[in-house]
Amino acid sequence: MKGKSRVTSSYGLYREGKTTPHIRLTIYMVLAARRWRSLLDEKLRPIEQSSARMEAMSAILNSPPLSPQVDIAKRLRIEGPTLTRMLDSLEKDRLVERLPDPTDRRTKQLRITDEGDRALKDIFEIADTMRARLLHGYSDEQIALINGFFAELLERLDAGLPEEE
Amino acid sequence: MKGKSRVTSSYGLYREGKTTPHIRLTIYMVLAARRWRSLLDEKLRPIEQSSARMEAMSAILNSPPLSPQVDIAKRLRIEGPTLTRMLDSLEKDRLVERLPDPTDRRTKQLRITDEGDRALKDIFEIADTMRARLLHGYSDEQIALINGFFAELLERLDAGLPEEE
DNA sequence: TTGATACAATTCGCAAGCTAAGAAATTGCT
DNA sequence: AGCAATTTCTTAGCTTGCGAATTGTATCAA
Repeated sequence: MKGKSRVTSSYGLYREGKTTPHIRLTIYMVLAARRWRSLLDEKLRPIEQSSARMEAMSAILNSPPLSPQVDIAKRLRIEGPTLTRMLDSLEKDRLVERLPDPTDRRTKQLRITDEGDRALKDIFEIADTMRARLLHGYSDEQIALINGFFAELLERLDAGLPEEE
Repeated sequence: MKGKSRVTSSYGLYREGKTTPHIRLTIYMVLAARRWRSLLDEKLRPIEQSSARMEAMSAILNSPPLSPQVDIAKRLRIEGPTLTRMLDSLEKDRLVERLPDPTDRRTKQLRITDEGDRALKDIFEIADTMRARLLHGYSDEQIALINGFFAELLERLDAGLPEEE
């Protein structure tokens, strides 16, 4: 690693079984998210739900009422087709409704049904318990600090990680 | 929220379009990881690679030589069948080899081939650039702080989020 | 030694992510 | 007005995650 490059080349480091803090951060982030979701899926399976279903319904609930699908997909950072299939499934179970938009016939407005509402309540009860176990012992200030960091990361990622900033 | 419960019920909060720092943390973690991987996949697609392939090969490289599959799966926090299929694909492309273990015929030892080594070099070059853009401006101390937090989270998750600690 | 149990890897099929391509409707330019 | 470009959603098929069940091997207790 000569010259003025500031990019850490992970290749040589991996070969030596070593990593930098920067490399570890992206690895930890991916592993923690994967493990969190798999554990959540495990606990939600007995009530026939999943983390992806929870996320989709939560996004609808958290968005302005009757939001179009494209907004929900953006919020979830998933692509349109992924949401389409998820909504097919949720609608089949009568947890979500797709309503025609009177002003734009391309779009469909999304709404959580009463049954979806009840399902969400059960889901959140399980998720809340797990989240408390995951984060117990951390102060609101510590959590807020991490959140600030994540918010910045997400902003950069949403911008597509441009070269300069 | 009366009584002595310390579990934040996210349900009512979601209904109001509000969230707590604790809730946001798990959401941000999942979204940032998803977006990071999708962006990485996008940049790796031109060289016919992916984040999952990078992770699998990195895990093999970072593990003691000739580690069995079960160790690699644990390190990646994925299940056996997921790794089996990934290795089928990597082996077909001659990037990884499965060798018989002379002392235990159940297991297979994993090795990165020379061709895999060259592929990893190209992959890391792309990943390194993206990681630098993601994290530029953060000091090693700040990154280390976040890493410490993640390490603790991962430890709790690996333990299955037990009730007491 | 044998028989039960545990463990490693695989096969199968489902869930949830993606891209590419296409249909239907809207928007916007001239 | 009309035509091109854009937007929204869907369909089809791939990748990568999962659990359940299977096969083959190792281990351990009697």
